[in-house]
Amino acid sequence: MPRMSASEKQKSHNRILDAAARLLREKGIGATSVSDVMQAAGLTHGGFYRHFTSKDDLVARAFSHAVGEVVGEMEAASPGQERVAAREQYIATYLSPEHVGNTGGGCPLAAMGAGVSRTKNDTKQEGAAAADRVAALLQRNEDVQNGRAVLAMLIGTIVLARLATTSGEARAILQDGQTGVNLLQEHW
Amino acid sequence: MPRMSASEKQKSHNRILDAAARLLREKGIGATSVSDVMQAAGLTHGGFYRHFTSKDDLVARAFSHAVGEVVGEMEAASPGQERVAAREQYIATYLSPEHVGNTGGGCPLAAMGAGVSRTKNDTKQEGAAAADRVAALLQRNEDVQNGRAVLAMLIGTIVLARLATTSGEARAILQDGQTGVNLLQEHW
DNA sequence: TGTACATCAGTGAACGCGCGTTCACTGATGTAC
DNA sequence: TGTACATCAGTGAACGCGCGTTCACTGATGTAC
Repeated sequence: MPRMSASEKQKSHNRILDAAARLLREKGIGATSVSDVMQAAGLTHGGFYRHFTSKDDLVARAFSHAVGEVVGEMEAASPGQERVAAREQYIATYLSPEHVGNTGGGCPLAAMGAGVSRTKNDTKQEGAAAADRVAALLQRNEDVQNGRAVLAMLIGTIVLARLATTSGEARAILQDGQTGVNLLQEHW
Repeated sequence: MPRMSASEKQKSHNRILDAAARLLREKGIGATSVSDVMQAAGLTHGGFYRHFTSKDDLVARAFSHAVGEVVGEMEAASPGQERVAAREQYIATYLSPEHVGNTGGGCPLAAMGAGVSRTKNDTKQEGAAAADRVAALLQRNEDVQNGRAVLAMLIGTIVLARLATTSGEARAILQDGQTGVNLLQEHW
């Protein structure tokens, strides 16, 4: 059956990244094995090292991949009114019960931010870059500081909502987060 | 050498919990082994099961232990002016560069909140209870919702600050968090 | 208070297991002429 | 365009290793009389 063409390899590469981005957020770095990821990508574990030099390498690239996925379409919005609307939409989606339940497809910073901050420097830098990127999208009046404060509010709210044991509690926490974000935008 | 007296066992138990609370926050759940914890407590791994039924059991109890450690002294403050001062002090300490560097001794929710939300229900409930406990301490005018929003802000800010690659960036993020918290307290 | 005995905290070897990583192999792909 | 050959994506067995957990053992502790 081997060998696959270059374009097939690219497809495999993307499937591995998609699977890793989902599993790492869902189960965490330590609980996600290389075999898990390769199986989810429809491959066997042996081929992994044709794509990545190590599991650490995969974690860094899958994290970036997840960030790109999540903010990509919003980043495409042009400046002005459209961007404001996109930002409000992003925040509303972020603070939704669906996001709380969808760990594997949600914000990488909320799901594995603490985990990434424990990794070696090159992976950690990806995390810092991701945070800057999202904060830039959230800022009002070109004020990065406001963007960072809003992002902190969003991340903390999702972390807390995911700890809630009932969906009612989770919804209450999301509501408090939304109130907080509104305040940060109106009174900054 | 064995057997130790009942009071010696209690001391061992506390040393294990202290070590686990520190290591779990510092290295994460997956990267902390039972042997690591026992060694840090000055014991060998074999005795572990005289104290806990499993590693999961340890994680749940060490998490509660860490929460108690961190909020205990503040909770002791009586209502009124003293409590307000204690709260402001708690927030200032929380949003300090020392807290960013001291993962092992810092807020358990910021260090392992996302990790705890992935564990089975009984451990997760400890997390929810911890969040309620801290939120109650942070609230203004008996408003739990405000307390939850402030807590979300604190957690998100520390997660972001720990991703920063320079201490200058970290300090800027902490400052933005402090500004945000002030806003949440003044305009809620 | 002293004696005989059951308990059990802590030790260190051992268990099965899954991890990250390596490797010999296959055969379609890509390339040189 | 056709042929000969090097490349390399993917497979599946194998590697050493550390994990969580179990267990036989030791001997001081706690208890019954």
